[in-house]
Amino acid sequence: MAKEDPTGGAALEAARREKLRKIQQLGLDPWGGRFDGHAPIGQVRAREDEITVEPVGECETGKPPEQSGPKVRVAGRIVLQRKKGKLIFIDIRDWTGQIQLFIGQNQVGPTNWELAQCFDLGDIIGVDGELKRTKTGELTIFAEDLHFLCKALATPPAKHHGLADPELRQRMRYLDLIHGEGVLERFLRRTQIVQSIRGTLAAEGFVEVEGPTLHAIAGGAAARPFTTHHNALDIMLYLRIALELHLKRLLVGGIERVYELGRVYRNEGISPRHNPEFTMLEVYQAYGDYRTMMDLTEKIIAGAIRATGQAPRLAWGGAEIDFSLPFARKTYDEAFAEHSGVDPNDAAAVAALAEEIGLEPAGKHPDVVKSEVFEAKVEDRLAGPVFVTDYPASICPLTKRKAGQPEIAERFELFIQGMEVANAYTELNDPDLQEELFSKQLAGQAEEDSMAKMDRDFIRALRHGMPPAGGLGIGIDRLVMLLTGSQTIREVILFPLLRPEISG
RNA sequence: GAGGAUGUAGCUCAGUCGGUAGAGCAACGGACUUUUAAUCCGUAGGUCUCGGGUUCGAGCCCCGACAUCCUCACCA
Repeated sequence: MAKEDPTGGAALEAARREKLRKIQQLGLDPWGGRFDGHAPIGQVRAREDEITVEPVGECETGKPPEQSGPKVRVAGRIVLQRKKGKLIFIDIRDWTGQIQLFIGQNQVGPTNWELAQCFDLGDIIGVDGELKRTKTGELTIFAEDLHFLCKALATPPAKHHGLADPELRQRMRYLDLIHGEGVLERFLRRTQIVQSIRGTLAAEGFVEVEGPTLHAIAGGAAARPFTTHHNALDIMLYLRIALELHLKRLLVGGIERVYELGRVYRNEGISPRHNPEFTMLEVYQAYGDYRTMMDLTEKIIAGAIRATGQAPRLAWGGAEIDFSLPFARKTYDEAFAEHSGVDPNDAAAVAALAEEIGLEPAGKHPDVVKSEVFEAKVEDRLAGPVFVTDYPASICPLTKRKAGQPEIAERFELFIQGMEVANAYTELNDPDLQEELFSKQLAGQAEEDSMAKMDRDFIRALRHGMPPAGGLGIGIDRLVMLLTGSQTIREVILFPLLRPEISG
């Protein structure tokens, strides 16, 4: 509804639309088009040493020394504008950097000068000019020709503050990327990390596959799934909560080194460390075991740190994490004793501690109680990086038991800053034992916490023989958090889940 | 799901004791050909998140709703 007097944002937009009209009157397209031959601003800045200063005489007062520099062409978004009479200084930015433009009325000619009057913050322009320095030494493109590439109708956020409201930053991530300090760099670094992981795995001979995201049975982890429906088949389906069971089918099928790096979905709470959809890496290696996976985990993480050009000691939220190899290793019982102060094999003492910290141990399997105490008392204190090994077998239904110690599972979890970053098993390949474990839910365990979901097809696959194997899962978002100094998962996910905006 | 905090101009934020809504940036008009968050003069811009209530009078107090953030729970 238009008001009689344009007010607020409407007035700002009206001013921009008026300039858009003027651009059209100049015979130019305010929405631009193909623009060839421009160089990334970062590369242009690197040509600074090509500028030559004429050594002729003293410079006259007020006049810069005669220089000549390379002719360059760039394109970018206007982020700052300083008008000074018949002269305009503009800072434009692309995804490699930012540079100043010098636009003088006498230097660019009447049409370009008219065009420059129509520039607003946020517009995208192209420039031809000569790379030189101003009197104050600022590297600057002295414009000779201007090209209009896109009008911004909406006003960008305050030029030096960017967006402060975390909701707006996530909802309008495009603005956050333009104006947020280090935001674009952080997401590009995420890409570097993911590329590095793929490179490490390729170098080790693994192949990447794409499993189904729609599952008839949501298996492979203990989590509540999202449900959906297929119309033609009229069946209920789940969005996958893990990659595990299909990758293991591929081990049966002879893909001996296989991984998937993709999205999984869990219908659970949202927190600084949880988003309902997140990126998971799962890797399976035939004829390996959990120790093989430990070495691989170290290679993957060390490679990712190298790829981001960082040293192995990283600052994170006031702490320093030392990623130097090898990472520390502790057994589950050692970590338990150290941080809870209770003997992990003394079930009564563990139960007493559970009672003390408000858990309700009565009627629960002792290993469930132990696991709950571990999560409550121990995990947060594992600054790491530390591999915690040898978990109670009863809480690991997809894991092979230790030879001669059936109560211990060949499993490790990698903890860093209290976060579980990786989880690996020597994979269980005994179909009879797997079937038994699928059907057994431990006493006191909530249904959604249990992996007791029978996947008959998976059992059938195991009956055809899955080679002994090591399997590894890495939470990519959390790893990226640690390698980018991000305290919340929302800083490393481009579009985290938000409630839909109420439409007015 | 529970508790706490927040919501004011396009953006960033003030707003005292309940008494006519404020600043900076952005915008508009003017001056300025080497500025660096340019400067200077002037103008305009508001459903104070929404809905009730108390009051002569509410941005402010009370109740409710919505959204976001934090902590906890669930989880990786």
